Amino acid sequence: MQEVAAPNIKECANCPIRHRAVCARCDTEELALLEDIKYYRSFSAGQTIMWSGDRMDFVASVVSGVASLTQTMEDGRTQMVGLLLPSDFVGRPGREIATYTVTATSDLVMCCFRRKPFEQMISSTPHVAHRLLEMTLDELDAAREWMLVLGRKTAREKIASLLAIIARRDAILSKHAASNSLVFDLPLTREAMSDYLGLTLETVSRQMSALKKDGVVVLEGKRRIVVPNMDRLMEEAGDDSDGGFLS
Amino acid sequence: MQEVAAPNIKECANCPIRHRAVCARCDTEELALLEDIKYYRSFSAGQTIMWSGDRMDFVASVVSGVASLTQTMEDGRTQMVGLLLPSDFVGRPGREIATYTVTATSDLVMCCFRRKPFEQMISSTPHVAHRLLEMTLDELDAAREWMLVLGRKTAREKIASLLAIIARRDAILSKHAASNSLVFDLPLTREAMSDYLGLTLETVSRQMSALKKDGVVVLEGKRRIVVPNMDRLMEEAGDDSDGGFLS
DNA sequence: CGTTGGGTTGAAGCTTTTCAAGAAGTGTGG
DNA sequence: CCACACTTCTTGAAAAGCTTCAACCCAACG
Repeated sequence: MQEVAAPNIKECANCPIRHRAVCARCDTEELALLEDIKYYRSFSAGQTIMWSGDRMDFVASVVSGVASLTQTMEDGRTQMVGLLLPSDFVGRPGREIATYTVTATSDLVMCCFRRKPFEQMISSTPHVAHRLLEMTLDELDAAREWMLVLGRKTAREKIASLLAIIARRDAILSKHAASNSLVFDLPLTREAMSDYLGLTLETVSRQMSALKKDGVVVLEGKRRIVVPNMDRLMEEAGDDSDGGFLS
Repeated sequence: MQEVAAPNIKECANCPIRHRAVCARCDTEELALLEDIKYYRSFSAGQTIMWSGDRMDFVASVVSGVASLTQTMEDGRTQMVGLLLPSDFVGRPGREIATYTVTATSDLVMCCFRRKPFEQMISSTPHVAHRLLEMTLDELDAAREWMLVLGRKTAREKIASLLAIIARRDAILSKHAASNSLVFDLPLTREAMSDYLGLTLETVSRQMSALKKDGVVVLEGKRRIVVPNMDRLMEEAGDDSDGGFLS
């Protein structure tokens, strides 16, 4: 459980998330300001990046890998409240103390900004503030979508919804767009899935088996998923089929 | 189901939500700009303000009353994804089509801004944009808190959580702060509560009765709630007792 | 004074959880 | 290179919690 060495990225210009992250709208000059206050950190799968209640001296963008935000009750029940993919933003300007526990779900690289100077940039450069507003509104929409999943969907629909979300993101990143079938690796353990879905890990396992038995997905090993028919998966998720799957 | 007459507010200076809403940070000059693009609308309890998928020509602040955002699946299952109280903001700058159905849960007054000019203000006046970012971040926190409720709490804890949230807001607004006991009116029907909590209305009713039987709350009629001991209610909600109840 | 909308309560049924055992894959040291 | 431990995942059986279906209450209102 120790931090692994920083990766070989330095220049914002070459950054894989340059055009989707909080810096997306920055011009050359603003980017130079960000370069001054940024540094990279890497984490290995399973590592906790920050505990709820910790002092937080930075905010950050996910560069590669997957991280999760979780909340835990005293008796140990935990709920994932955010799944952070490349370009997603972590931390809240103006807040010193972390509200959620942040965990690296896979190996992870983050681009961190020292908090104080970043907060100043929020005030002084409208491009950063505006992009952050846009991203926060997107996250709020995602959270609300997830509230429907948590509150009203069956276990089977929940699993299908999660797989659909991950498949969709993967399709966007790797541009398999043309085909109706997809292959991807689950970046989550069964336990992480259960924490996301408000289920037990046994129920997750059972429903995964059921979807496999019914031919909705094919499992190659425990982590690799093949979706032969995306429309079918969307149907199982209870969404109106294809609801803008590549938008 | 028709719109009732607009109320007798005109001046931002006298507005009850002047210091909490999206306009909170505006100076006199900015306020004058807002006055130009604003108009009031009133709705009666139960009225739908906007359907998911409708074209949306305004954004708005709740001035008084309670509204809700809901999502509905094709088969009719519905989940409330937002409870909008006075000063809360409705609508998304940059979005033409409503994502959620907005309903007046009680009689309601809204301060509406024409969307296009409001979007221009977002770009041109940092005070509005900054306040909107802050409010959106708060809403995101609230949504995540609610994800824990939906995903991991029992029916009894869900009810207690909802009552605690409403009690807390009421305490802030009406400044009963000193006392540990509280009285308030539920602004929600049993059905609205069930939509919020991801339960059936029968379960809501049963758990309300159970909390009453156990002395956690006293019901005066169907809507008026007395909470003799706020700490007790927080315990029932499964939160660490009093987690900053008046912050 | 009957109708209507909101609320309560009961009984049966179904989904998900809980508890428990075991299988499959991964890594370590002898 | 195999044995052993360890983690992750799967599956079964029983139990719990919530939903479903149904009946009924009550206050408001035309």
